[in-house]
Parts: sequence; C-alpha cells; structure tokens
Amino acid sequence: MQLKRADVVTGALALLDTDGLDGLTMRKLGARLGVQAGGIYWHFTNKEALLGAMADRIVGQVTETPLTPAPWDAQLAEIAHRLRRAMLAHRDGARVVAGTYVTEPNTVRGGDQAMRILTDAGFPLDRAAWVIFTAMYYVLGHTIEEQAQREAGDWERRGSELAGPELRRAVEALITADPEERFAYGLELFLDGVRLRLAEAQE
Amino acid sequence: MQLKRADVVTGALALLDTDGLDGLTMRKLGARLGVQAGGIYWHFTNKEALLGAMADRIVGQVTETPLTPAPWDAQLAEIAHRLRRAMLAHRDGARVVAGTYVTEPNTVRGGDQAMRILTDAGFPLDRAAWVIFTAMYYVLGHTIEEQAQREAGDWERRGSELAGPELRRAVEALITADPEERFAYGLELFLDGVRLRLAEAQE
DNA sequence: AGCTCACTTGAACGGCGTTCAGGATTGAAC
DNA sequence: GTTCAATCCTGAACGCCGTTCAAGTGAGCT
Repeated sequence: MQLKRADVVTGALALLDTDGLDGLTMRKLGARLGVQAGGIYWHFTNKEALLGAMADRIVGQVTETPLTPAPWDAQLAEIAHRLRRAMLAHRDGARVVAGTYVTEPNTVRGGDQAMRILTDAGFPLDRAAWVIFTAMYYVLGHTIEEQAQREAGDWERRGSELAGPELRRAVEALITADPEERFAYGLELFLDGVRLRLAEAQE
Repeated sequence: MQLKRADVVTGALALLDTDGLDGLTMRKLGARLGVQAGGIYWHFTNKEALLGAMADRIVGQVTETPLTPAPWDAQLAEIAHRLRRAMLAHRDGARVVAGTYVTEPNTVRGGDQAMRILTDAGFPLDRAAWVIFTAMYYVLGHTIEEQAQREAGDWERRGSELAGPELRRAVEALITADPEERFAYGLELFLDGVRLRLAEAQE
C-alpha cells in the first residue's frame, strides 16, 4: 500500500507525540512510515507545508461537533476551550498551531465561525476581527506555556532561583494553580471587555 | 581588543536586524565579530543562552526610565506599550523574547514591577500573577504577528485567497488598521476585566 | 623575561532540510 | 496478459547548522 497525504500527517502527529516538535525530523518520520526521508517530498513540498497540515488536523477538532445554541459569549468561550483542548491533545500541539498561517481550511472555518458569532451579536466587523485575534493570541500563548511547563520540570527551579520577591511567589502561584482554571480566568478577563463594548455600542 | 560578553550580544542584535532570526547563525555572527564560530562558545554555553541575553537586552528598555506616578491601570498599560515598542525596535524582536524563560535579570525586574503595581492596587497575589501572564501572552502574540506581517507581504495575499466570506474581510480589516491602535484596543479589552474584578474585590 | 590565564583557532562530528536522476510500483487500456 | 504512462519511492548527495576540543596566541602581571 502506498502512502497517502493523510497517512503522512497521521504518522507525523504520532511522531510528534513521542518525540516532540524538536524531535520531529524528516528522517525519523520517513523511518516510521517505512520510507526514505526524501520520499515525503512527493506529498508535501516542504516541512512547513507538512506542519501546516498537522496544525489543520489539530484545529479540525474545534469545528467537528456543532455548537449548541447559547449566548454569544458562552459560544466564544466554548470555542476557546475546545481549541485549547485540541492543542493539548498532542505534545507541543500549541507550538505547531502557532507556527502556521491562516490559510488551511479548518483554521479558516473556525475563524469564520467565530466572526459570525460576534457580528451576529452586533459587533462591527472590524472590531470583531480584532477581538478574535486578541483571543487567539491569548489561547495560543497560554497553551504553549502550559505544555512547556508540563514537559520540563526545570521551569519551576529556574523560576524560583533568580526571581525577585514578588515575582518569585507569583511563579509559584502559577505552577500550583489548576491550568484549566487559570485559562478560564484569563479568558473571562477580556470577555468582560468585549461585553462592555457590546453594551456601549447597543444603547 | 578582545571580545566581551556584552559585545557579542550587541553584534548578535545587529545581525538580527539585518538577517532576521532565521539568518542569525553562529558562523555569521562570528564573521561579524571577527572571530571563528566556535570562539563564541567561550562567552556563552550555547545559542539558547545567547538568545536569552539578547532578549534581556531588549526587555531592558522597559525598566530603563522610571514610571511616572499614575493610576495602576495606566501604569500597566504603559509597561505593555513599552514592551511592544522595545520588541519592535529589533527585527523579530518579539520572537526572540518569546523564546526565552523568565530567569534573566531585566525580565525579572519588569515582572516584579508589574506585580507590585497590581498588588498595591489591591489585587490578591495569585490573581495578579495570572493577570500579568495573560497580558504577557497578548503582548507577545500581537507583536510577533505585527512583525511577521511587516516583513512578509505574502501574508495578505494568502489570507484573502482562501478565506471564507467573513474571515476574508476580517483579515483585510486587520491589515488596513493601524497596529498601534489595534494593540491598544486589545489591551484595554482585558484591562476592563481587571478593573471589574478589582472593583468587586474592593467593596 | 617568563608565566599565567583569558581568549581564539581550525578542524572536525553528527544531524538537519532539501534535491533529483533514476528505479519500482501501480492501475487502466488494449 | 501485455503495454504504458502516471504515480510513488530510493539512494546518494549538497550545503548548512550547532557544538566540541586539543592546540595555539597574546595581553598583562611579577
């Protein structure tokens, strides 16, 4: 059986889970697929394209099951939570997603969906876009660090060694806390801002 | 005259400006410093350490001039704006800063300062830490994309080709907009959230 | 003048992404 | 069942990367 484009992506995600993003090399991927490294280039023009396809596979989880009807803010929060969970499902998943641009189909679908939720709620189009990208930065940043922390225990050590008095206990507060709770907190933080601006625009 | 640790950082930042992060190699840096690539390893144990020092030099701009007395939210916004400007001052500056951990002295100083502002305003210590990291994710994410967009014109093309109806105009709205205004908007978005929570906690 | 310690050389090592001419495999048409 | 073109893969190389290390150089103190 010959390799299909989708098989390469599946194999690459499996390799990502075992070896991490830094261990994801074309040679190792070839070995796992029973193929020489060069052979992969028939399916993808370069590694970046492969990473893009991987990112899209990960992000695809977000739009897989339809959203239940709910207020706009709850729906937006749901999407953000789904995105975080989808990225956490693969080692270094957030870093993979962060390293790609917006052109892949699933990414576009998700962005489109979020845009519609905000514009339906009465947000002007351009501001809606700003809000979504702001949210995106937060979700990506939070999840990247959540995964970095999960995989490297030396984070804590390094942090508490050199830090000043305030920040030192702050870092401890970060590590101790439940990541999901922290994520929800930060998300609500600027959902508040969005609610405020929506109320202003509506009266 | 022999090389000092600080000279290496200065040369590395100059090379960063001309060749970008991907073009920043030890061999090219050596050439610019009039030194073999291996010689740099006497000053820095590896490239990561060098990048850390570069990041700290960049971040140092933030705490260089003291903050003028002002309400806590204005001070926090000022720090965020300074950080963005400091990173914009070097090509790929945001990516460099994002790739390092918290241990460098200037990074620590800045974090400490921000923590104190929030705790002085009445925020509980652990929540203050959460807020700061949330802000950090936003500032980094925004600035990374701002710089990516500045350097690659194909961003726009790719975005408007494949995008769905909503997102397509959203991307246009992003590109057209003044980055600074967009930055301030997103920042205020969750400063609102912080203000709200502070008001709740105080009554 | 001699010595020490701080710095640098030069060459190598293993690994990386990528290319490409040629071989193998497939599946449909005859 | 043979032919044939399109598809898929091999094998070997290319140039670049970060990093190591024994051996060399040179400035500044004694």
